Amino acid sequence: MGAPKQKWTAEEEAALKAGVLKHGTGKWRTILSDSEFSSVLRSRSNVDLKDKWRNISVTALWGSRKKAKLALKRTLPTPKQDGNSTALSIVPVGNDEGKINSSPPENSGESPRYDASKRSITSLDKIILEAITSLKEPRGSDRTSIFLYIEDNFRTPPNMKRHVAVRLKHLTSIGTLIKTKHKYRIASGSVTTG
Amino acid sequence: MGAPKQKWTAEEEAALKAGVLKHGTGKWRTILSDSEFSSVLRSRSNVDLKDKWRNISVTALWGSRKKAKLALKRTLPTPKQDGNSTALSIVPVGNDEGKINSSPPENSGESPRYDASKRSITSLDKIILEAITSLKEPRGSDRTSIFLYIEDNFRTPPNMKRHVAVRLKHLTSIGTLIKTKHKYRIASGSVTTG
DNA sequence: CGGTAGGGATAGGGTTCT
DNA sequence: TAGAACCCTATCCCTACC
Repeated sequence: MGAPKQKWTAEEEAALKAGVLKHGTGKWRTILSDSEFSSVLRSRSNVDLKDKWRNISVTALWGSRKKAKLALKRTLPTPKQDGNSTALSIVPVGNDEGKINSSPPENSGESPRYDASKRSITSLDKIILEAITSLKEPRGSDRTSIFLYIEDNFRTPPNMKRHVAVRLKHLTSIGTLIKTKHKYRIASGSVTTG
Repeated sequence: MGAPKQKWTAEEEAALKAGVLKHGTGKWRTILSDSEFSSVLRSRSNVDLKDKWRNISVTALWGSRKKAKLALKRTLPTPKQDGNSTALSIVPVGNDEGKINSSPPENSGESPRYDASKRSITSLDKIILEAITSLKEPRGSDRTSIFLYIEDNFRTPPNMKRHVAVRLKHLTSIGTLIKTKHKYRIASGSVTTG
């Protein structure tokens, strides 16, 4: 499947760092809602931000065997006004070096430059789109709803094989499918999902 | 001096396969905790299981995702359930019970519920059509191909949740979906390639 | 109920050994 | 050169706790 594991781009990381500088650590939802970062971080959740920050902090404190546990606690609670300099001592704003972080020079704006990650839409993707469509929620559906829908409607039962056979026979009988020499094809005029 | 590379025994490998069959891939810790396998696999970690499974899959690769489509067009070996060949069908096809979909979702979600009164069958038809469409075989696809396609794309329930999450993020990242406050909606003009 | 901190599991790239 | 076993850690998930 496409991309299990959404690797953080340099741009997203920069946005996160800027967000922490502006709002402080632990204000993940706030950062996410800030229009200054929301577009770049639109595919990330508040928890993602927290996790990424933890990870950044760990690698930033490289040299001492401190662990992630300290990293988060070390950071500033929520700078109301003070410490712009304080932040520096703790926040991994420090620029990376010796890291394989090569931001494409041609991009400085925030245009969706999703490299070759496009690919064709997988089957599961279509199901997802169908789920969202079927749920018909005006503001869209959340992950739980989508999952529940799929779980209830598309879950593969243990004896799926048998059921597939039964359904194939049925679909053939009602003319949706045409069977020829053990091969099934969709009768013209039939509609698939989506 | 360390561990001289502990080679996997046939027994361990069998236990791993059985474990995957029972719990699905990606449930390494669960497999390890299962008393049915814990004794045999007692010297292995969850990461070991994952690594071993990867190694197995790499060479066995007949029922695996990536190549599924290619493989399918090449007359696939009717999935036999021996246990001697190298991990092919990962899907819990094993049991034959006359029951369908007794899913005990670990959720009692909230969020605008849709009416979950129509159970699988109707939706299974959609999947079937989906499979046939996706397989794009000029003369149609046979039952085995269809079934394997479905298995391959919707594998085991335990992983479904994760897969959905991953795909949601991906779809969001490429602009097909738009995420707002944990809600996903379809961007106008989304594609639906086959 | 929504958000955060933390613990811990998984995925995938790398490395070492054979 | 390849494959198997193992290591590293970014990312993701679950749960307790406000």
